[in-house]
Amino acid sequence: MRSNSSDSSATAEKLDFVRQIVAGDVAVGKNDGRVHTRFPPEPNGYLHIGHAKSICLNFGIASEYPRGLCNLRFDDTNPSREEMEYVESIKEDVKWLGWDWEDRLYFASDYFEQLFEYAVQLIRQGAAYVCDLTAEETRAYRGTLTEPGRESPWRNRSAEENLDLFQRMRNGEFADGSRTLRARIDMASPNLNLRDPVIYRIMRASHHRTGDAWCIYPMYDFTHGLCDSIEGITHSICTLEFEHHRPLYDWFLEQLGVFHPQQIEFARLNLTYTVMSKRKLLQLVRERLVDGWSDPRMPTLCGLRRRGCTPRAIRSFCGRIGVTKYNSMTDITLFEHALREDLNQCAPRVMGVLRPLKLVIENYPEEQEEELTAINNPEDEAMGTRQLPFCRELYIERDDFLEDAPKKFFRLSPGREVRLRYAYLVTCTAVVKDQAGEVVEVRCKYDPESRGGNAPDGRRVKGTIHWVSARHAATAEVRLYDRLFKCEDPDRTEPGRDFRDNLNPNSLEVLRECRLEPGLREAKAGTTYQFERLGYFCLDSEDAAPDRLVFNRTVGLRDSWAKIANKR
RNA sequence: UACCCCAUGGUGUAAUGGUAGCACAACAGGUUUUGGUCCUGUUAGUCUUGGUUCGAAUCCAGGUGGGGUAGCCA
Repeated sequence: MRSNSSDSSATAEKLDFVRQIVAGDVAVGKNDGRVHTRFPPEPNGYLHIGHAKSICLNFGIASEYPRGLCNLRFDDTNPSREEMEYVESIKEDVKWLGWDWEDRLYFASDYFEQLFEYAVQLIRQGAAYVCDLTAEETRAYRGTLTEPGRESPWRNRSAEENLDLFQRMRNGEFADGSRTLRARIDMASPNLNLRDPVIYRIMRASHHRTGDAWCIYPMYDFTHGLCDSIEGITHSICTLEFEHHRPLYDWFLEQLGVFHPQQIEFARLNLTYTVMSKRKLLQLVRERLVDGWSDPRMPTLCGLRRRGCTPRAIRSFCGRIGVTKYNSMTDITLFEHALREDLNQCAPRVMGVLRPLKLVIENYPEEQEEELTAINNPEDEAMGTRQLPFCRELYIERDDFLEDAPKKFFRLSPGREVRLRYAYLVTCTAVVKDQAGEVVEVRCKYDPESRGGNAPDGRRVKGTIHWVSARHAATAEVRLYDRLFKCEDPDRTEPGRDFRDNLNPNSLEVLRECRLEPGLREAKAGTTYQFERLGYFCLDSEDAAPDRLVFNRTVGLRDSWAKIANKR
């Protein structure tokens, strides 16, 4: 197993508890020293950042051992809610994250025949029986959290009768839901999972892979461990809610005497200012509270991708959050940090003006144009330079001009001098206002000796602002995304309200008259750019067209001026 | 009011019987042609009560708090 990057998360010294278990097993030669994990999604929804944690754990651990392997296996035992569309999107997302299952793509449905044989074996051993109770009756017989259950009247059928009935279930002789195959364990167990759990149900639903070949489908608990066993999985890593299922996981493997992988549970990822449950994400999509699964505000991998997040940043994040059994809430700022850290390293720098304010250089000749050299990435000299057109009329950011500026405001203001990045020093000489008193134009004079931005006499100019040539600029729509929810824990609500009441009404701001440096007309999809002094942006993969520039803000730059300004 | 799991600065995580460390966040300063990056510093923690021990975040017992479990879902 290989990651196609070198940033594998685990360091040699500090292993999380899962990696410690794996390392300990390898050290004592358990499983002949093999390390084999799997990522087992159900194809009934889109992957999100929480899945990325699991993916990076499973594929990551495998990648840390010379002969380590990780399978991609779809847990497709419930045809009523699974679809091929999800299979494809999940494969795409895992690949995008940078992991490779090589030739080990599996489906639980690949094993249906073998699973059936295992069930037959259990019946022969007296460890499973066909039960005629209805769903409601089964529930009633199960008991409650505080009271033991009662044994089904069908619990003591002979193996012969059970075998016959189970075969006839498969043959389609019985109605949906009329019978089940159940494990014969202990109706009084304090662990409800052990109260004779259902292992096969009758369900006439067309399966996305097996079609109508089956009308009985195995349940998760029975299927999962046996699939792990068949594939020779050594460490079956899953989330905490399966902890109570482990005794059952072990029970099936012991009853059948097959290879016994070890199930290890860890805490799933929770992030502030978002929700992670499939149900809630689906609700946001269905109720059109977001623009589909790939809405850049969604924590889905397709949403993060569309937003401009890099797989490297996501992997780096997954490497820092740790793996424990503690039910934590990770601060979204840690993700934003990982994102900025990666983007700072790789994002090409460009200039773009989001809220344009015209700036006219009065002493710059009307017809004159020139090209100025700009650095593409100060963090990476190999990325080279580019030429920027410059002329008499420019656009600057509205926020970079203030008529009555406080002392600590280092930008443009009447009488003050600033540097136009990579261009010239300019001094504001006048402003033009409309009838409403709004500043609509700034007038300046420039110092012709300061080409490139350096003062000939060495005078200090504190402020540097970005700009674009009015004559050459490309017009674009820019979508400023913010956190989807307005509070850290959207699920924490007053009675009678739910997470939807905590949606951030300002999570999207659309700016339609942005002006970008001309080179951005050829912006590449899949590249995230840094708009200098503003943040990271990428071309929208769904709404941009050759004649229509649409950019999404991935994340803003840290903004210490905003902090100062907010304090005032 | 059953059973299971968990508890270290604001957040996330190390320390596996021997100096409580790292990252994020926050705050302060330095460098800077991005108020970015980078660098330096500051604030701040072992849930509680007992016990074992020369020594406890770590082991034991009780308490408190949080999470999970009653699908023919996964």
